[in-house]
Amino acid sequence: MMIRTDILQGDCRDVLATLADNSIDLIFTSPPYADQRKTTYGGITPDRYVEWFLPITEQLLRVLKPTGTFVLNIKEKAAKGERSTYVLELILEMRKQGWLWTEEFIWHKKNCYPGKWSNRFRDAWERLLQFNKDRRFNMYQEAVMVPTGDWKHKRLAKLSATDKIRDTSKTVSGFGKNISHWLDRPQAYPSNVLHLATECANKNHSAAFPEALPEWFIKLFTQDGNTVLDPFMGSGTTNIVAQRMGRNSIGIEIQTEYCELAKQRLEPAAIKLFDIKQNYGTFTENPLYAVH
Amino acid sequence: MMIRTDILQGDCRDVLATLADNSIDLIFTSPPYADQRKTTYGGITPDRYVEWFLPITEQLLRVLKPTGTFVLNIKEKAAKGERSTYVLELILEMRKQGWLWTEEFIWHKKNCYPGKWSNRFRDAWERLLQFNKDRRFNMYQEAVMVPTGDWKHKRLAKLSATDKIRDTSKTVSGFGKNISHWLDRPQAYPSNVLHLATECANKNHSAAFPEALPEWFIKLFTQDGNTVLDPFMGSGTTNIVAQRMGRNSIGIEIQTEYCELAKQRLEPAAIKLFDIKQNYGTFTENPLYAVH
DNA sequence: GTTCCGCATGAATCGATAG
DNA sequence: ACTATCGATTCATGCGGAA
Repeated sequence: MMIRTDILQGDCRDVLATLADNSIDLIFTSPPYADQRKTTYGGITPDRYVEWFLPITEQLLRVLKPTGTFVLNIKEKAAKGERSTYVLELILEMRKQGWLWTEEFIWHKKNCYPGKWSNRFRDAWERLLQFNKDRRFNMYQEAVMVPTGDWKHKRLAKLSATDKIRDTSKTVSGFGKNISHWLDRPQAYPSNVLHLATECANKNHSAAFPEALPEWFIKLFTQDGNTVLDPFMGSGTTNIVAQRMGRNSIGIEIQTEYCELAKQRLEPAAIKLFDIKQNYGTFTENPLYAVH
Repeated sequence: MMIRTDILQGDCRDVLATLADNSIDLIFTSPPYADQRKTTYGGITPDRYVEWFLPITEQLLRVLKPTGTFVLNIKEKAAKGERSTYVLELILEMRKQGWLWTEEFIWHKKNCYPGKWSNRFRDAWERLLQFNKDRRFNMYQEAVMVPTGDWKHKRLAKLSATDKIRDTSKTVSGFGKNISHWLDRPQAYPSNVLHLATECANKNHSAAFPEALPEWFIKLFTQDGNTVLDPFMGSGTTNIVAQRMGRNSIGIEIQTEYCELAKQRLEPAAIKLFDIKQNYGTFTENPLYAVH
């Protein structure tokens, strides 16, 4: 099967207008948060964030299939002792546009940013807001099943001490590292809490979120040959994962450097794709349990 | 030290009016959720929830000390495929009343009720919204410090295999089970995610939350002799924990049966209090790591 | 081949200082 | 008064090199 991965350079407010109606199965994106990443993006202030974002969500509503899903990764910052309210306001305004606010998943960050302040602790979670166009949307729940805690306790004795120490319950949507450990396991459905580590600067690029995050939602909301869109592509993590999983994808990014980086990261993956598909069928079927 | 625990029967909209201004150090409560517990407060529908709740938060703002904190445990239900938005609207409206929305903690429920629906997974988390009257409020962060992950990796080899399997990082505010494992440990500040088990129905009353939940916030936001208020007392979990920890408390409950139940639960606890204080000093100093 | 240790690095936040 | 910049504080992760 031929997989398309289109990297479109430009402001997503313009580029989205060129996409066809009802053509996308999943939108997964992490827009620049208010007052954050000022060096790479303009740095939208919290009080103007909703006004800036709503024209974009209007386009997203147009290009999404009625059976499709929009997953928005976002977290409001704290300033002067208070959390900003723009995410709350955004949800309310998007509903006025016609979006259904289906669910709020929590990304519980294992390794959140350190810090200590007199009035608050470290922020260890982000929102993954699920929006839909229609109450009837595609959801492939079996694709994200996880090993049960019961199985874990029985089999874990066979693993190395390091594996044991690092292990946590998978029924709360944590993800194991080695596929060999999770074969033929009894499975359970996960919950709406994802317990993942952020990807630090261990590689030569730093992504805003770990690959496991788009991976989980791509498995849950799309099938082979479907199309995934990320209107704030960044270094292309969503598209790379989509390509590996046999999904078409579109990535929109305003910065040319990030577009180049994404293309570099995509090409070797495209070559690997066929090897993986031929030799390790389970990899694409259950990529969360494979070592990347 | 003499600890007062006042159980006040009545509608909190009336009873709160009898409390003095600026007299409460911590308000911790879990109000009836919209469309839940229909018998108690007449079954508040989601669309009228904010309007019903705002007069109560106005009273709470009045009785809270300027240095005090209000922690609201709440989670919106899903109906007709969507999450209700009344919690979001409530936050926005409370800010208009003068509340500061300081933080949103997440209670990640370890063993929530299993379930699966065609369009969503188990809801494994609830909100713990922190509101304050003033940017400068009392917070005793050292009282809730937890073992570091580093300590875990270095020392865990000495523990039994079962202990290893059960262990997870405590700095993301999970709670250990056996205090003996955590003596002389290096400590770190927790995060804003609380990873607690829901309390099983092994007692003859069903509480909305486990004791560890009010316990953590009472430790964090109050000191000995301070006063804790729960305007939706239910079976009195908040007051029982407050009493055990040497805090005065006030519980307001509209149902006489719950008031009676709370009184029954409180009396034996009052007797035990002195035993505990005399014999197990570490219990009150660090009750989260004790088996209840 | 393992295991262990060192080390850099994050969607952070506050208060103080400077323009 | 209001915004912009800076230093101080803090810790899980995973890579690479050493034992």
